[in-house]
Amino acid sequence: MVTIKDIARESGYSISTVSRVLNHKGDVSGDARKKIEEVVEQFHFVPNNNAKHLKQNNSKTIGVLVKGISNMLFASIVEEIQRIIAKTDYTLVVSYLDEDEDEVEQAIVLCRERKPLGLLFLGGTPEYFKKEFARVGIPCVLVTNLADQLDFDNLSSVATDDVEGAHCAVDALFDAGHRKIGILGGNIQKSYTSYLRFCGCKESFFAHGMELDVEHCYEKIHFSFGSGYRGMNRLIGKFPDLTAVFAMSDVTAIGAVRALRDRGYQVPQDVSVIGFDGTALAEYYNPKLATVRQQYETLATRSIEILFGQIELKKQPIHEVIPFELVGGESVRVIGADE
Amino acid sequence: MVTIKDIARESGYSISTVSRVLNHKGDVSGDARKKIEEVVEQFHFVPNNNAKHLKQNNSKTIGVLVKGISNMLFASIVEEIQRIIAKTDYTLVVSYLDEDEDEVEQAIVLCRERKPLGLLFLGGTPEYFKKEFARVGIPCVLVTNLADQLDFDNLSSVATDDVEGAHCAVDALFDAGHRKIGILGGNIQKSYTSYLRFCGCKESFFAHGMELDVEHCYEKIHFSFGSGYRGMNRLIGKFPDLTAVFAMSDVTAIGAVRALRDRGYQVPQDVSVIGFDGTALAEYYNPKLATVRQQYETLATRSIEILFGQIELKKQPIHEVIPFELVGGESVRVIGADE
DNA sequence: TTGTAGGCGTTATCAA
DNA sequence: TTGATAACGCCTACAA
Repeated sequence: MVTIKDIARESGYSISTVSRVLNHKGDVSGDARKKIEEVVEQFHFVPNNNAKHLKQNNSKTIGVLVKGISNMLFASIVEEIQRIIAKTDYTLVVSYLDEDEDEVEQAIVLCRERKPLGLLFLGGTPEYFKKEFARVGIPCVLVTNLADQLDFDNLSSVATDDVEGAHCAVDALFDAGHRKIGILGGNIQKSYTSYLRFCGCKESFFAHGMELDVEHCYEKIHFSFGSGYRGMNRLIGKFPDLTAVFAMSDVTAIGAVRALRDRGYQVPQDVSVIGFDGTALAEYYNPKLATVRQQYETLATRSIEILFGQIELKKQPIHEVIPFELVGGESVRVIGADE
Repeated sequence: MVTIKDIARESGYSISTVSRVLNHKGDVSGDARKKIEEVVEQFHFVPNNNAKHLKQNNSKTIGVLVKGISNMLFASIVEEIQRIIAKTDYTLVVSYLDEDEDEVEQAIVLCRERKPLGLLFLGGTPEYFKKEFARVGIPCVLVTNLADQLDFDNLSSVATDDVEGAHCAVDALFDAGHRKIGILGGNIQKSYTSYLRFCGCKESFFAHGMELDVEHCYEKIHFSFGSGYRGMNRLIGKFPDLTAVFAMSDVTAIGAVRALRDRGYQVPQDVSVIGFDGTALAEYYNPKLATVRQQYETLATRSIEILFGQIELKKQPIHEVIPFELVGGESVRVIGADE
């Protein structure tokens, strides 16, 4: 393996000079730079980041911890973040973890190893934050979940109002004349997001003079096509006369639509479906999926603005709610409006 | 930051002893182990991987380089690989890179830093391999692209037969009675996969006594919903009387279907569409998308088997073709079969 | 402008 | 069963 030492020996200069040209530091003569770059090229030298990061203590780095590798909303946000950071002199390091892994633990590891100036959490479990977040000493923003009841002086948050969003989605079903509404959502004990959206559902039911009977109306699913499909089958099994379904994510909704069609129901003629997230999927699906669109561009932009506010201007943490948009789509039928 | 030194001081033992219990090496007294584990717990000590990897030269690690973060087929393969590796005592390190980045360069960095015993490439550009792959000294498998014309003695490959798959897809359209067939595919100069699938198309046209007129029938797209949508619009603009389309990926196909519907065409009544890959998307779409299904489970299983064959049994590289399946779906109309 | 030398946190070799 | 100590490859005062 070729190291900086080899380059030094081969080029006739010292290790420090080589290091200087590698890191584009000043104070190097043109001759030295040229010669060293030649040798680097010739020997295909690639610096060892382990050694580099072990030594370096201030890297202009922002870390992003993404929970759930196949979450299309997060993918869109990450892309957006990448685009923004590319214009600055910061470096982005993105680290993906599974749904059930501890993001705070990962954050601590990331901090040890890369010494980032700030951290962005895409998705997160309040429980994990309560447990260990105090040990993360740098500015952080929790994106997609509100952290206002988590009282840390280095943690901001930017999120869509899940309660209001779900409320609005279910309202849309009520407004279209539906009364027998089923819900497909996550485990409200474990997924805080699911819990909030569930609360929104309850509110909407209540506002329409109804009570949400969990046993009857709610079916627990994971956020995937297959789980939406199976969940919908279970739901219609126990609630056969439902006329509308709110699914807590677009993928789930699409799984549900497929299940309905496979059972001979038309969407939206027989059963209406509304989703959540507003990813490209919803727009390209057939029928176009009604959904609650999270503004991923704004989520991305604001998280970074807030993070930089904390890092560079030493601002206090903010907890910001980003408006959602109800997207009509073609998957909800207005009862009584058939001509 | 708490380091192994702090643990040593705090526990009253030496650095080496601490290191031993951290790495579960033998030759440590129960007392020492217990005391040290206590202190580690109390101080929330987390080892620094930079230091660890800098020092260590043999890690039972397999590296996976995934090209294209939002490629659903690759996501499925990675999941499968993860499942398989979890059962062994190897560790997996997955590294995602953009479509246009140099995977071989990344591989070299990965090798320096993690010293993996083997590498899996999900997707790859032959050009990059020709340029620098000689410098990667460990067993590798290129998954999803055949590397039989790349003559390296440490590079195997496992792939679906892209030529045959595309041939088959277009055959399916011809067999259904279509003659005016458009194609949505990648840049055949840059994407080798697209090139191969393009060749398959040409073969099928030829076998049916026709010539593929690129100017007229082929439209260049990226593999995304939006690009499929726009590509379809361009294609129908210059080829308005087409009756069928082969899209080189499922996402492209779905974008195309949406474009067709937005222009008032029914799928499959007016225009038939067939995709490629056979991801969950195709199965849940409306209409169910006809597609060429790549057996991602087999691709995953065989790549690992072959990699382990090279690593542990010092076997010679293999270039293996995995059969595909033509999936009927509901998006292709048989001309003349309307009752 | 360039070079010397010390140290980042860890593992591993060798004595004790 | 333990403990010094020398690396690993790189960066960076500090000296020259």
